[in-house]
Amino acid sequence: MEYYIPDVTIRRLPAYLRLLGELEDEHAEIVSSAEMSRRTGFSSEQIRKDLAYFGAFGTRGVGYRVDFLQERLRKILGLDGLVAAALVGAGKLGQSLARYVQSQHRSIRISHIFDIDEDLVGQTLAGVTIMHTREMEETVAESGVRLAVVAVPAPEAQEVVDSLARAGVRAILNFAPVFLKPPQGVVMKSVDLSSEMRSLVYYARKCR
Amino acid sequence: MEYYIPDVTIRRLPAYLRLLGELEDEHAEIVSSAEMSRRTGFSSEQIRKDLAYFGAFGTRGVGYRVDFLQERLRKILGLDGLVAAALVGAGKLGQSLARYVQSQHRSIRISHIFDIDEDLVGQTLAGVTIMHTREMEETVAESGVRLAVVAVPAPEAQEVVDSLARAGVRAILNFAPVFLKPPQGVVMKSVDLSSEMRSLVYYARKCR
DNA sequence: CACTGTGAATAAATTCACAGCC
DNA sequence: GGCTGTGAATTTATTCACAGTG
Repeated sequence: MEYYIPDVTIRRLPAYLRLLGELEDEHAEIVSSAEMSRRTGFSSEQIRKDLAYFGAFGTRGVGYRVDFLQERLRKILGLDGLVAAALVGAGKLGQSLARYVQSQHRSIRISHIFDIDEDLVGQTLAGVTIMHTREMEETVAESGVRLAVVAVPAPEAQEVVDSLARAGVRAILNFAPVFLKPPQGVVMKSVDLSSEMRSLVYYARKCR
Repeated sequence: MEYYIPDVTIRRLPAYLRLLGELEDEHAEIVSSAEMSRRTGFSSEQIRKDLAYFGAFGTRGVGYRVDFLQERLRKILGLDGLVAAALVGAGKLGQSLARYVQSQHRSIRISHIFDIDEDLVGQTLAGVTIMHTREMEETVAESGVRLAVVAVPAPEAQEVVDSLARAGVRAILNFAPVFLKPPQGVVMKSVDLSSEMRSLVYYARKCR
């Protein structure tokens, strides 16, 4: 058991969890780090090292029990119970995200949706009634939600993020294509398809 | 000018380009690495080092010319002309992606869309007529497209990626939540919202 | 003088290599 | 014998610190 675990390790855990799901479907009971390496593309040493941060989960000479490792990783990530998440922005992207999260994640639930557009307020999206953004800070603070997805236009994003931080949110997945100052104590991950596409153009054009 | 440029550097270039766009809108003519650092969150040394891989673009004691640096970065990334990209998978996600790319990127154009569903073939999406996936390999090879976006169900993704590689595609943005073996000579970047969300749950729950 | 460009120093991440154990 | 867990070695990335220059 370690104190500080590097972010690169945390970001690989969901991949391991996905693999364990596949292995479970195949009724595999035991898996070695070599097999996990073959299937994920990560090196076996890296996988062993990542897992060892949290304890000794495997059996020397044998491997890792699929069900046990799955359970431990779920617990480590906080996916063993039900996690509530707020969604801010119910435009086209927000709507897609709401439906996607609700359908794909057994343990993550969109509990609140906020938008600044009065026409959207009161409508239902993915089983949740859209509220006005002005109610966000108080509502989120009261409900104790710690995770949020931001899908608002770029100019509004910083304000939304700051407000979410004041409401007690600890982690934010941001889709606004803008540079945001992460508030103190908040972990933020931005997803920007434009940037991903653009960096790939570099490789697409490179002659080899 | 360097031979090999690390991927971390390439992936930061689109962020610099975005900032330069903002600066252009503000009619800034010159920008220093310190100012760029303040606005992007990357350290100024890192920015200078990244840019210096490609040559000496700045003026000592002054800074970088916004328009010149923008032009150079566009050129380096390959965004100075028009880049064609193929989209495979015209389901819900594919449709959103097609519209998004066509509307957001001046220099990236979706030139071909493929799907395996006969009902979709012949329909128009974002100004492009959907073709059947069976025509993909030949069509892509003939057209010389080097960049592709894959938005097909997980079980089909590896086959699609391999086929694209044979057709000469060099860079792929993959949305299928599955482990893929990158074919020889192809740079692949996978976007998986589930994994992003799940790793954030870890931080949302952590007490600090 | 202010800011770039860059070697040198440091920190972080990965890989090696093997002891320890089932 | 085979595979985990882990220090040591290596590689990669970042930061420092300053010489060079308009």
